[in-house]
Amino acid sequence: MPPNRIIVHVDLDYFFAQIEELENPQYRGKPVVVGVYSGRTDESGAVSTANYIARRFGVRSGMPISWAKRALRNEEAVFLPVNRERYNIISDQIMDILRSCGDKFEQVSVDEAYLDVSEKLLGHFERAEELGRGIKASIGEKVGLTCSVGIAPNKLVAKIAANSVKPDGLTIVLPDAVVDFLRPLPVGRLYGIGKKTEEILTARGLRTIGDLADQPVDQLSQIFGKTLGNYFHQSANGIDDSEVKERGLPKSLSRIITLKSDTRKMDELWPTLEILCNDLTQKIHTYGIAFRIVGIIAITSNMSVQSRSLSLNEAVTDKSVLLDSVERLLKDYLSESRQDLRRIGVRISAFSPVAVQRSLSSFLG
DNA sequence: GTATGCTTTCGGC
DNA sequence: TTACGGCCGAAAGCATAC
Repeated sequence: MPPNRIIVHVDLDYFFAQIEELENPQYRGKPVVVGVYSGRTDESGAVSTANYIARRFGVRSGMPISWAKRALRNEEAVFLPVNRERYNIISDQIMDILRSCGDKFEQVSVDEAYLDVSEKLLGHFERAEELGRGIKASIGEKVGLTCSVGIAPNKLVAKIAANSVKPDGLTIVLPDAVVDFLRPLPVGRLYGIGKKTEEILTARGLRTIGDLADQPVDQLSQIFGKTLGNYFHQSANGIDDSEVKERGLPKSLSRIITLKSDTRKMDELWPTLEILCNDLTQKIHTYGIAFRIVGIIAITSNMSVQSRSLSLNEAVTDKSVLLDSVERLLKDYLSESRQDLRRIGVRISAFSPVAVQRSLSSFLG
């Protein structure tokens, strides 16, 4: 058994926009903004990713495209629609490279992954820099993209390390340096600490991870319960034993769409919902899974987001059950709300694998 | 008092 | 100030179970 675990976090830099730069060299040196266009008006939509040149002008993920256009009105900026199929192909190529770089591999999202290289490096952190450079060089040579890499004794610290220097960063946090690395950072950088928890901590004068680490574990347990209290205490002290593990089934699948015009009429919403349900049933068949929870997501004219969901008694694959559930949820929702909807979505979750079934005829045959 | 499960909301990219 | 996608997993809030 190696003396240390060595965990790598790889994060592709401004992924969508970087792919566009790679495939269209004439964009390089210009601000590049990739976004989702809803089709309502020419500019209606939101920014997915922007390159660092665009970010210098204040462009951010999630920003309305019209804002980004205004921020870049005096620049020769490039605005592009997302091409998810294309990005997924590149992502698969990169993930195949990364999978071969370590003993264990875990893809977190389209542009992020963890590697466990403990065995490969025999626990020797002295070889971490060479390995990190090697990973970056492989992706650079085979795909042409840059990434930011963090290497540390666990997933928690590796991810924070990768995020601390970007783009094109390589940050190594040795086991002895973990505590000093974490201490000055705000508590919100820890996994599991969101806005609410951060508020509770700040109210008690606990602003940095160091403040949290110095807190007696019993006191944290008193505030958050034993499980969370222990967990926060461990995280703040740089302790994380979670394993790098290839992910299985997705936890949820959803489809959401912006309506051509706002409405709260069932007969105007229904054709759209049927399309969303069709897409989802197709997806679950390709995954070979059944769902037990069905939900709808409604975004009203004033952009407020609401959702409703229900649990079925058992996991199913039927489109008819999905449609019936969605109909019931939407009717209930509409009876409670008077606002028109701008966007509407369907979400399914609580999956279980469907046993591969042989049809009766093939069984008999 | 804590764990678990269900539902809704949040937040990252 | 402007005005706005489509996903996903995690966080949060609550009720009930242990």
